[in-house]
Amino acid sequence: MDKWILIDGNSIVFRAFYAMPPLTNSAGMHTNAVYGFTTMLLKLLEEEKPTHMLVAFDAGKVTFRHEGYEDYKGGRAKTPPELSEQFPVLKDLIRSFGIAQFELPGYEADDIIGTLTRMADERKVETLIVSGDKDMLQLASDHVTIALTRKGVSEVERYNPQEIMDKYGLTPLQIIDLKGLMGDASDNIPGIPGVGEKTALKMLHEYGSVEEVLAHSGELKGKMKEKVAAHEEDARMSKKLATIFREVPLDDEEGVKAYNGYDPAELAEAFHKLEFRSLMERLELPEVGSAGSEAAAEINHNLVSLNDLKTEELEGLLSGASNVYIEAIGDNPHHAELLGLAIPVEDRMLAITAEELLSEAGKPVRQWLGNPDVRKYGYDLHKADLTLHWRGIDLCGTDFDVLLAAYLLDPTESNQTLVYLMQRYQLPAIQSDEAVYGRGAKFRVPEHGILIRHLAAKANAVRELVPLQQKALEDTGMSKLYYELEQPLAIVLAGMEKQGIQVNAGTLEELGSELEQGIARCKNEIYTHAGMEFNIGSPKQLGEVLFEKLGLPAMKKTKTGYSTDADVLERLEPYHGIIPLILQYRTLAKLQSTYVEGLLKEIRRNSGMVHTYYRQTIAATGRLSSQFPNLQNIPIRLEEGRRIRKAFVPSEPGWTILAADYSQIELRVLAHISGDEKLKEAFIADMDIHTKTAMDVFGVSADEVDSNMRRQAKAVNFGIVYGISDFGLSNNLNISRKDAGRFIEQYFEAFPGVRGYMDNIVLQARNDGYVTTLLERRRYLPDIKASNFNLRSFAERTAMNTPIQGTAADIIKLAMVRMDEMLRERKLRSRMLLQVHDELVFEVPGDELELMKTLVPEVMEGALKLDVPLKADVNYGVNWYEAK
DNA sequence: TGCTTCACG
DNA sequence: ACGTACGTGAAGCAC
Repeated sequence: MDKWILIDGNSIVFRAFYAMPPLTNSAGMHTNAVYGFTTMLLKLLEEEKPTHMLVAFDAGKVTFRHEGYEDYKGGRAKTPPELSEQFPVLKDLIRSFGIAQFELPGYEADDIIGTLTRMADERKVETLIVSGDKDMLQLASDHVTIALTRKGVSEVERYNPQEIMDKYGLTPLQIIDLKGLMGDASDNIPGIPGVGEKTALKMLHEYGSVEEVLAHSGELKGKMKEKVAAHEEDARMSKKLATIFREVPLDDEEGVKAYNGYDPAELAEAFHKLEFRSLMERLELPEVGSAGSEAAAEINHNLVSLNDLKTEELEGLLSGASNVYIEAIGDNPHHAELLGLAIPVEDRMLAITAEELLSEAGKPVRQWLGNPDVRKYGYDLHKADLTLHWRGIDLCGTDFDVLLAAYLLDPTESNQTLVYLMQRYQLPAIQSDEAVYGRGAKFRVPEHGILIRHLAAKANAVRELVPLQQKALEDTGMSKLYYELEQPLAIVLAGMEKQGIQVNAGTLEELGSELEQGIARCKNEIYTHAGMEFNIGSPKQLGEVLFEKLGLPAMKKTKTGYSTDADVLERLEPYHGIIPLILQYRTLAKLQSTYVEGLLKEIRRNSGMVHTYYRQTIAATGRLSSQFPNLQNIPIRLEEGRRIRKAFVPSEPGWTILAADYSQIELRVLAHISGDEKLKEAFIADMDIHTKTAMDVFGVSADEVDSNMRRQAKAVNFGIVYGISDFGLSNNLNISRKDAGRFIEQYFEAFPGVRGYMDNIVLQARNDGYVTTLLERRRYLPDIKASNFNLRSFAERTAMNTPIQGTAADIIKLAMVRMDEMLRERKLRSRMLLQVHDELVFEVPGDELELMKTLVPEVMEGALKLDVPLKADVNYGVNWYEAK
């Protein structure tokens, strides 16, 4: 038994286009109508198992219907280009399915189908017509069923003559009369004005046809009578236009063709181009192309934009979203340009520009970003948060950040781009930012489609990387570190950065003019000593003056010439009066350029605030770094520079700057992780650790330790923390390598547990290939087995230093997260502003000062329980300088 | 852009 | 024999 299926191509394509959300492939081609059409086709093939199939299309704009009525289909909106571009694609796809298609100039799809169903009736072949057009019902017969699309495209309602009778009380042919009376706005068929479906049905039930209605118009009541009389001709013409022409001249071989199934390879190729990945899976089609090839690199998603979606559709889409990529261009997130964002949801990808995000239509997306209950996965959301903040958009609910995770998984890897991460996890490559945007002066935001696709590719990368990294964190024992420390900290940091710290420009300017005078004086005196003018800031020119013109002994060389660093100059001091002037000049010039001028440039003119950016993914040990400006290297050691700190003031009148710093945190950490009893005792007794070290290294009593001995012991302690070598210590203390070696030996005899730790940690690094902090932060040391002495030695010192510096970093990070919680819980107005590795800076209102003086050190000291107590000292004042 | 120098912990 | 202290960022110079 044959079974024919005849599809009204144009009708179904239009239905599909308006029923489906707007999708595009990664080349920017719209595919939604094709997709909808395809799902309908697949359903038909599966459920109906046709022996013959044909898709009919309208051909050309002018049909025979226009001959009698020029305005046929007039006033119809032009087919949107997003749809018309899909016709050739669809026709190709139908070919790939192995399904016949037909169109004939001058005729519409209905007429072709009408003609074919006439043939089907004659041959008594069971036939199904698929269309969205109710006109088709006129073709129903004992052998012909009409499937009309309902909601969407794949849901249909079937009509045979009986069902048409049940629903309308009409025979199939009376459907033509129905339209003759009603007309059809979409085809510009007039019908009788004022006659809708209800009236038309009533009339037809009464009189049976247009002709009979017109003949009995006199029996109608009131206005209807007039209208029918006035539009007799319209009604007749309308009926004619609505009648499907069933005598299209078709050759026999143009009839319905047998359907023999599709070639999987051919269909796979077509689906691949369209990026219908889910359909490929559904049909279990073969993969196209090989992994790693260009084909595999294509992104399988269907792009959606805002104006393609109704608000409810957008909200529905977002309700299932968790991944996001937000593009912010520029190194400084406080000034970065927001380009756009992409949010993948299942097989769709919402990708929008910053402009769209900020528009009215972007509101649901902004709400989604700001909803703390929606867990979000992204890439560098800390930066995104700041960039969005300055555009008035909140970003909340950050739960996983690919960049932050990549940092924990390998903190020494400087390349943490998505491009690199995709490669590292052997996922399909994505385009580099440089390829899309250009670099430096060549930077350009590309045209919309290219930008959107790049954002989409990155959002897709995020989605693919998240589960892999989550597993990797689990496997390396860093999940807790991630979720309980680093991720919460990122949010705390962003808060501190948004808050900023008040910097008094006037104070800096005053200091600047003082410095200027000092610099001018130095300059003149230096020129006098040198007997010539030159650029003191040029190490090359300075080297020539000192070592050639003045004939001073060159102590060190750099790659490019003489070294003129402070270490060299200090040793040259006895030889020439120019040296202290150069040192002084350097100090003043540094203060002027970096701290006065540099800082002034960073003060926001309207608010007087400075907003630094803490980078959480830079330092290999787990420390933070600070940029734009760096507020972790504001001078303190020399009084001249320390005065810079006077410019750092509270942002509210009557408030106080409060600074708390850990005392000897790294040596306390060393005491804990080495387990050295003597070192632990020293801290438990809260001794001055450098004096204690001097006593043990020099074998003297406390009151015999002079300032020089303490200074040297302090250097030894530093050396221990850094991973000591006799060379390093000898250099630092300006003593012989032998003497330095003796100090070290003495130290290890006094603190044998420390020696044990140092030996052990190096062995451990050699065994595992990495070292860890107390919180399981990891740092890989591939050079630990290097044959190159330098590389190996460096790795060994790093093995000794990283657990110490890194654990100290863990501790203050814990304290920051706890402190942030504490301020919220207690609803305090005090604000945490800065972190400087072992120090936290707050601004505190007067009525909270007493509380904060005890609360801050309590939280800091209680951040992590060690075998030795942690100690934090608190100071406060009207500015950062006074908080000493 | 790389190098040197120097500010901090 | 080798030959650096550990971790950062910013500025200015020279190429």
